[in-house]
Amino acid sequence: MRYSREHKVETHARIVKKASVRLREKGAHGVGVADLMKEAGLTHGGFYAHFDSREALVIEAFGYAMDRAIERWRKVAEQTPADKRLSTIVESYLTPLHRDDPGNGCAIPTLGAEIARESPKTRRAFAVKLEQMIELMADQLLDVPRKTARKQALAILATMMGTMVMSRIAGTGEFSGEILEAGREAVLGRTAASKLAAKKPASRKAAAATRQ
Amino acid sequence: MRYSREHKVETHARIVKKASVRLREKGAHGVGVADLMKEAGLTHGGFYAHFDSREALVIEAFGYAMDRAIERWRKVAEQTPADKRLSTIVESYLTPLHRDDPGNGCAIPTLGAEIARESPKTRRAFAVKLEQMIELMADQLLDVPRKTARKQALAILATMMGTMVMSRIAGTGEFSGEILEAGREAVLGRTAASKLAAKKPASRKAAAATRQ
DNA sequence: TGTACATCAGTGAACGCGCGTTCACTGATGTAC
DNA sequence: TGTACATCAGTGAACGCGCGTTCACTGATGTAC
Repeated sequence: MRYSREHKVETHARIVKKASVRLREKGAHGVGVADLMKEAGLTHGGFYAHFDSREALVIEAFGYAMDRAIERWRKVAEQTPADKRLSTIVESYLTPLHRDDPGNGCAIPTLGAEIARESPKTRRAFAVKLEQMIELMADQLLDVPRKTARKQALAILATMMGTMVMSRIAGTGEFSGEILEAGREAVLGRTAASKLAAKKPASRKAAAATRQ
Repeated sequence: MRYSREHKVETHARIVKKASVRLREKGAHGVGVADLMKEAGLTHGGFYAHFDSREALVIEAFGYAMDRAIERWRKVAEQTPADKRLSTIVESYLTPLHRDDPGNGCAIPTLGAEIARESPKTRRAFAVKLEQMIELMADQLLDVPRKTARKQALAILATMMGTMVMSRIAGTGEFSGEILEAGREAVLGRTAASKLAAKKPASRKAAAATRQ
C-alpha cells in the first residue's frame, strides 16, 4: 500500500513520540524494537524503512524528549507573568505527578546518564539542547546580571534534576516527598505556607498525607 | 581445587568490586557476565557459584558503590576540621577528575535512574543508603537547627548529583567546566578566589585552562 | 602422621532464548500514457 | 477520463549473533579415620 506524501513523516513522528515515552520509562536498553513498533501500531518489520538502526531511533527519541521539555517551559514562560515564571516551572517540575510519570517527564533525570555515555558527537547534540534549557532558565532570573543569572540557572537546573533522581530512588512515600519539598524550597526559598506548615505539626502531617 | 575458607569470600568481593566499576562506567545493561568475570580474572562458568543471577550481582555492585561513597565521605569528615568538611566533600565531588572517572565515582549520577527502575524492595534498600548519605551530609551543617540542616543536606546532594549528570552530558570542555563551577558556587557560595577570578578576565582564562 | 575420600570453586563447552536485522512479498495509491 | 504499471510503507517469517544460564568435569585442599 502506497501512502500519501505526508503519511510516512507522520508515522515516523508517531514512532519517535511513542518511543520517547517508553524509553524514558524503561531506559535506553529497556524496550525492544518490536515493542516500540507495536506501541505505534505497527509490526517490527517496517522499522528499517524509518530508521537506520535501533540506536538511531533511541537518539532521535531522546532528542524529541528534550525538545518537548524546552517547548513546555517556553509555553509556561509565555503564559505566565514574568515574576511567577521561575516558581511555576520549578513547582510543576518538582511534583509527585512528574516523579511518578517519567515517561512524559524531563529526559535528564531518566536518560541523562545514558546520554553521557553516548559518542562525543551525539553528546554534543544533546549538550546544545541542554544549553537551550539553561538559557531559557536564565531568562527567568530578572533581577541579577546576565552572567549571574546563567550561573544560577545552571545550579537551579542541577538541583531540579538531582532532586528528581533522588526522589525516584526514594519511591513515592514520605521520604520521597521530603526530597521534592527540599528541592522546591532550596530553589524558591521558603514560602509563607511552608513556613507555617513547618511550625504546626498537625498541618505537616496533613501535607505529608497529600503527598502520598 | 578446593580453596581455603576465606578464598570464596575474597573472590566474591573481588567480582563485586570490579563489577561496580564497570557497571558505573557502562550502565546496568552495558557489560555482560563473561566480561565482568574476566575483569576479576575468572571465566564466566564460575559465576553462579557466587550469584543467583546477573541481576543479583548488579544489585550487589550498586550497593557496594554507594557504600564506598558513604565511607569516603565519612573518612573526609574524620580527617578534616569541622568547618572545612562540607567544602572538602563538595570540592572533591564537583571536579573534572570525578566527572571523567564515573567508574570510581558516585553511583547516583551514573546509576540513579536505573536504581529508580528497580523493584520497590530493591529500591528501598538503596533508599536506606541514600538516607545515610543525607544524614552524613546534614552532620556537616553545624550552625543551623537539625531539621534545617537535613533540608539543606538534601538540596546540596541534589545539586551535586544533578551538576555531575549535566557536566557529563556537556563532555569535558569549557561548558562542562562552567557547569561544575556553577554547582560548587551554588553549594558553597563564591569564594574570595572565584570572586577575584570573575573580575579579572586574564585569570578567568587561566582558571578555564586548568579545568581542561 | 599418613592415606583415602569428599568437597566445591572454577573451567569451558553447550544450550536456548531474545532481539536486532534482513528479506521476499503484499497491495493500495501515485503516476505515466 | 480510464487503464496499466511503478512505487514503497508495512507485513511476518527467518536469520544469526550475543548473552545469560546450565552442566559435566577437574583437581587442589580439607577432613575423616
